[in-house]
Amino acid sequence: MIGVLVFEDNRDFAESIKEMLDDAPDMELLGIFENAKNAVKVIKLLKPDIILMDIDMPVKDGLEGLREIRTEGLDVSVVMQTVFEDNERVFQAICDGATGYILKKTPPSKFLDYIREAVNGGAPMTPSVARQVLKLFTLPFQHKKDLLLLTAREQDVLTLLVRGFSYKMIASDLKISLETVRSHIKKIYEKLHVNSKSEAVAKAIQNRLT
Amino acid sequence: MIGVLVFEDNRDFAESIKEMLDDAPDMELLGIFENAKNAVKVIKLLKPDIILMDIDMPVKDGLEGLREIRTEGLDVSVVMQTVFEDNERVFQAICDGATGYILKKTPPSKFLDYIREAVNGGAPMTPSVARQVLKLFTLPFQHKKDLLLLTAREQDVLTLLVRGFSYKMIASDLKISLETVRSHIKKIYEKLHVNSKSEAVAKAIQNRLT
DNA sequence: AAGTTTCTCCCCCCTTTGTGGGATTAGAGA
DNA sequence: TCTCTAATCCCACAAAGGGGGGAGAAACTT
Repeated sequence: MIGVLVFEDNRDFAESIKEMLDDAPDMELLGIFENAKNAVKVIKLLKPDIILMDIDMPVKDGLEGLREIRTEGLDVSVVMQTVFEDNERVFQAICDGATGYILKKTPPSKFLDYIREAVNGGAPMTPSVARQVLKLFTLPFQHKKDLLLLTAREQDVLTLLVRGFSYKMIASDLKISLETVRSHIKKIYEKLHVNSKSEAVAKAIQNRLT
Repeated sequence: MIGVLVFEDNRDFAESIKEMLDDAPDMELLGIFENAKNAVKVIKLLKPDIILMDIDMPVKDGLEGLREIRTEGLDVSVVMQTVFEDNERVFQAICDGATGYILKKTPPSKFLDYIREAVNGGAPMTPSVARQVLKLFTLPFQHKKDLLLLTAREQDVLTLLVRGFSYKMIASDLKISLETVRSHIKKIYEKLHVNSKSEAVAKAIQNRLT
């Protein structure tokens, strides 16, 4: 039996969730709350297997609720729900450890599947949301060209820079002289269009050059 | 009509894909190849709407194929297929711009849905893969505590450090003296357990402290 | 064979950064 | 009220970094 806890301020929507869960023999609705205010306490009390969390709620919204749940160290599955699929909130929810992210326009037929999926260790997402998520990852290929410009040795050096090595440490690690390190770094700066170690590190990490 | 191009070395699997596509009235199989060797040429010739790309193939595997496709600037949908769901390759595929990522154990009933989803701008993923993807995002919450330790002003300074500002630039940007900047940075280094600008920048970016 | 790139090393000069102390003021909390 | 913290500023010294130049050997292109 899957224990489901719901945070949803819209009465109609809450009602339809309730009906769906009532019709599912393997699910039990543990409660519905209209905002995330006492989410942590309620969760500790009712120990749900999964939480459906609306993002748009008055007083305390779903993102705040999620953040508190994770800050408390609770590792319950939390599937976010919203009518919008704006990048910013998807990103935020995912960074805060959402288990899944589904849009409210999800057809009821798939709704229960998503819940079961989440409970079984999956990460249900509406396809359009999934696409957004992937976009967050995919870097413009143009930037990767920067990396291609670097010679093998330069890449070695950059990698160590990113790890926080000093020139001296790099020299001894690569068994080359300090001056050689300096030469490589000069070239790297030219190619990445930066002029300090921290800029190079920032660019390398942000463009996953390493 | 959806034009589908398949790269798959396993004869049996290729055959079953062929049968599925033949049975689908809205899909047309444009061809099956046993490795990604001439992928770019073939794609330019046949102009498929979607590509099913096996990852594990001899001679030239799917990840290499995908990379070449993106390097060429082709923005066709490419759905990766594999029996394994190991983190490394999922990550690689996504970074290289895969449209979706499905496991071969996907039931045939869902298979066609996934293809249609991809063509319609979605990003089909087997739930377990989706979970992996989310994990790549979710940072250990412990690290976020580092940020909480920083005072508002320290965060200001860190943000500018990440943008590649020098001490002087930070000072003039925040309209405080160079010495104050130095003080803040000392504290930041203490709290982040680092002792150079580039380490601080690396840590800030990697833990999304900004 | 001649040219180009890569990797290696060297010099000088100056700026920036890191670290060790301080000190003062304003505000928050006990 | 007293204490603590955050935020501001100061000094001095040493270490690290950045920019300019040059140069030789090896490998790879043409």
